[in-house]
Amino acid sequence: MARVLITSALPYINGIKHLGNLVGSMLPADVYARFKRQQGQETLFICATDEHGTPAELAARAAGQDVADYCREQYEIQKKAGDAFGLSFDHFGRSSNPPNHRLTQHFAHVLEEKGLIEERTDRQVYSVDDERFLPDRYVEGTCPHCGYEKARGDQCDSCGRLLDPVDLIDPYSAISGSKNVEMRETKHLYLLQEQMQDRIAQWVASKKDWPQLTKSIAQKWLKEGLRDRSITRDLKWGIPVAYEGELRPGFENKVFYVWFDAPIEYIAATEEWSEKSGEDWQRWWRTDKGADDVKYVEFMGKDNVAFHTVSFPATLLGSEEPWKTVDALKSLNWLTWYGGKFSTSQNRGIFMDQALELLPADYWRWHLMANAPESDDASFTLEHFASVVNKDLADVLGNFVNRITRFCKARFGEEVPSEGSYGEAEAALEKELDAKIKSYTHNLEVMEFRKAFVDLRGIWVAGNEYLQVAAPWTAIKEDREKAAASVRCALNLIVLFAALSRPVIPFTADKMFAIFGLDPEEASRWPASAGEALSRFKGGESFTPPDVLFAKIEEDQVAAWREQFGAE
RNA sequence: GGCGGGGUAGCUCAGUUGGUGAGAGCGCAGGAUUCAUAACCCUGAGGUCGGCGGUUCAAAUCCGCCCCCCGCUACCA
Repeated sequence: MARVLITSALPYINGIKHLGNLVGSMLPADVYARFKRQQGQETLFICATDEHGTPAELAARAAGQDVADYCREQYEIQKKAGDAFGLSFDHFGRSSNPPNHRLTQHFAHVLEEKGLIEERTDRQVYSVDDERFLPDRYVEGTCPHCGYEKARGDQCDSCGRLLDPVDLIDPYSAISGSKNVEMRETKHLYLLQEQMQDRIAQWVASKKDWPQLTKSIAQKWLKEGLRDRSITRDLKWGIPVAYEGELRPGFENKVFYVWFDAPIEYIAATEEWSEKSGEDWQRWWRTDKGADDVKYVEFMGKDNVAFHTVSFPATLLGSEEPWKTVDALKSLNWLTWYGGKFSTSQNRGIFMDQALELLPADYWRWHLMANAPESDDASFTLEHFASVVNKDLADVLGNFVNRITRFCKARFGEEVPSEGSYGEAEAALEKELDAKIKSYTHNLEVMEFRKAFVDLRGIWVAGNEYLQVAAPWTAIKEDREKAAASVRCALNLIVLFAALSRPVIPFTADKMFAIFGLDPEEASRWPASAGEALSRFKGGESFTPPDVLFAKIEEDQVAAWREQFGAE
């Protein structure tokens, strides 16, 4: 079976991520990685922080910190939050680590050897007081079209027109407010993507099974024609323009553009992983070193698609070296907070660390994945969240586990009953489960997460329906053996549910295995058939009824959170 | 402005190679049940499928025009 390489878009270093960022790439990638591992497929799941660029420098300055220190702290915060959410990265790296420096410089060098890089001189806004060049977004001024006084250099938020910084009347630095700005010449390296148009177009055309959203974004860029792109910036924090330690003359105060080095970190993070684990990273990334056998799946938000379908492939293909390129690609839309944007500065929305202070990770994981923004932007509301958690997790799944373990304990003791044998009801259940598991597995395989979790919920419901039909609490009055068989069947269902649910609610799944003292790694192997799963326990196995798996969310909690997190 | 995505029950969403009475979950109403977290299970009510026009025996689905929401537009990442 092919090996699977999974990457999640790299979260930017600047601050803890919100629920929208989480469900936009890291969480669906985790669910898929867990699913693949449970299927027994050799899986490598890689992520990292994306640490370079202007926002990191400015945030560090605002915090009164050295950039490197700031990034180190932020990295630890993000890593901790990811761990707490159960994100099962094989490695969570940093784009500022040495392997990415080496590799980025390697790519720039090879691309230049292939004649795909040249120096060009740009004119750009320079802020004398800030002592830095300003990206278009960091220049503000009066819009020449509508007179709005806080138009940005790239676009006017008032009239929506696209602008060039030189168009602005009375421009000033958005960083300091200083009007002491001027145009200055600056030299940069350009990646000659125009020359690669055909190669990229051909490569994109060969990707038959990309989702519609992905394909249309890639094709749009190609249709407009690829443009040569500057891959360096006038910044201090980043990967210096140097090859084998030699700074490039004229580029002493420049670094590579964050979007050039960030995707390279997918590879470099794998190298970091190999340093840690002693494994060979090249067999995952070099088709001449075994990576032909790899299926590479990328997860990202829709804003990232062009960079992953065009820019990063241009780097890889342009090198003419045998690098592995993406096979399947899952892009998600945005999760909004009550229809608007999540915002740190305006205290709108819930961030990863805050979420876990309110409730355990699985509550969030389930709701986010079952309502993932796949076809369109989706709105997160606390009311919807509470309703989904209470109904799906507490009433359907949690209650199922609770009712049957308590019933068994009361009537048969803390041991799986061995009497009786399965009959018609169990045969019907098995048949129904086989069909549902097949559909669920397929939907996970093709990464249709909303559909997959409709299936999973349906599987849980089938458990409750079965109990309703089997009604051991009635049967036991006249036919103890029949009651025993159905209790045994229901207890087996708990283990089956745990295995199937583990990709999305891993913490709870492991609690469910723990009821029976099962080893999660063994017990969570993807079930071959419902029949096999239902015959795991023959009787005599001891168990411990668990505490309630999911507490319900109360209305007054929702009200308090609305207040706290700026719901509208 | 250009491009892309979306507009289907009160809410969140499925549903297009055009075709049996337009679906699910939540919410709501009724019923059944008592093992269970006032939970589970069954039944039901509820929709001019954004608007107008067209093609067709037949349109949520195809075509045209229009309205609304979101995103991207290559120096934010």
